Amino acid sequence: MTLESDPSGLASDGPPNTVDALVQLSFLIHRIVSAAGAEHDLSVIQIRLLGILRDRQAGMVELGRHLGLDKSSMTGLVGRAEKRGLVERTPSPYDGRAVLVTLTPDGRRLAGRCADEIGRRVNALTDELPADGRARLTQLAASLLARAGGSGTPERTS
Amino acid sequence: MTLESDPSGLASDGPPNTVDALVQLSFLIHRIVSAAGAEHDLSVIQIRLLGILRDRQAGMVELGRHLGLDKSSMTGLVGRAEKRGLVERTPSPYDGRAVLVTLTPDGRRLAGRCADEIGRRVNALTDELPADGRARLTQLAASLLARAGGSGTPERTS
DNA sequence: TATTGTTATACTCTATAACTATA
DNA sequence: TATAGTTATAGAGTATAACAATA
Repeated sequence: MTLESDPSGLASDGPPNTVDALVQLSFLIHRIVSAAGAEHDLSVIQIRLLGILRDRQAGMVELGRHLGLDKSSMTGLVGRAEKRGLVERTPSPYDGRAVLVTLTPDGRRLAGRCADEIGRRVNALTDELPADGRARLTQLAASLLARAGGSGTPERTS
Repeated sequence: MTLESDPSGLASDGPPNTVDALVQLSFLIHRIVSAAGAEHDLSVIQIRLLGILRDRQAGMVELGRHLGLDKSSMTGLVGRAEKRGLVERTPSPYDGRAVLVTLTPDGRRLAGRCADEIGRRVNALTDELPADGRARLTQLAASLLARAGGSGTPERTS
């Protein structure tokens, strides 16, 4: 996505239904994340990759599971990040077939800066909500995430 | 995205902050939309294209503005949809340079079925929220959309 | 045999630059 | 000159299938 003006829609008139509101909100947030990443030449999927690696090392298959991608897709994704010096592949000491992907110091710095930028932009969006509205929104979102994700991978964005 | 199990993250422990909750929720909804579209061989961007065209005709530049894409990207996007018989290009009667992109009956049917599928899946996610929580969520999302989008393009998803 | 990872291949999606045709 | 659209080109991101090496 290349972010522009238009966004949302649906906001213009009347009380929207829940589905539209959530889908449009998801597009809006996606644009925000994409634009924040673009400042550092990071795509959304690269942001997510770095975000996962902030808290753990992982092999290619595991990363693919977290991101919902085939292992063959991971090869290119990790390869491009590695070429930029953001991550490293090291042979796993436990499994001769496996590789451990790790954030480099540069990658960690960039992930942090990008997360900060996302935080700034999302906060700018929400900071005019009344405090209780904001808290309620957070709580409702968390409740949907719990319902869907349950077990999920913490994937830091802030 | 190829949807899988993992999703969300962040849901697992503690009271998350607003930024994480919104970003993770946006990823979750994105996965849902993507999975719903995949049932009809539609990508998220194709879903959005059809969604816009349900309510209007538009030229390539205008569509690009709505979707945040360059006009040159639109050529391929619309071309692929046209090849599948989902949209049509007709020369604009008002402007010899311009083209009007229109949904075909097949495209309209598919857009409808896809929107239904999205609705089912998002509703399945939210239907265990208490009624007032659901209403509040909708209202809060709409308020963020209004703040960000203002003018925006209604882009139907349901 | 099953799993980890890569390669080969093909397709979608996207942007930039250069171009045509019309306004 | 400016705008609408396409083409050429390049690159990211994705999947499937086939493969090698290890478990």
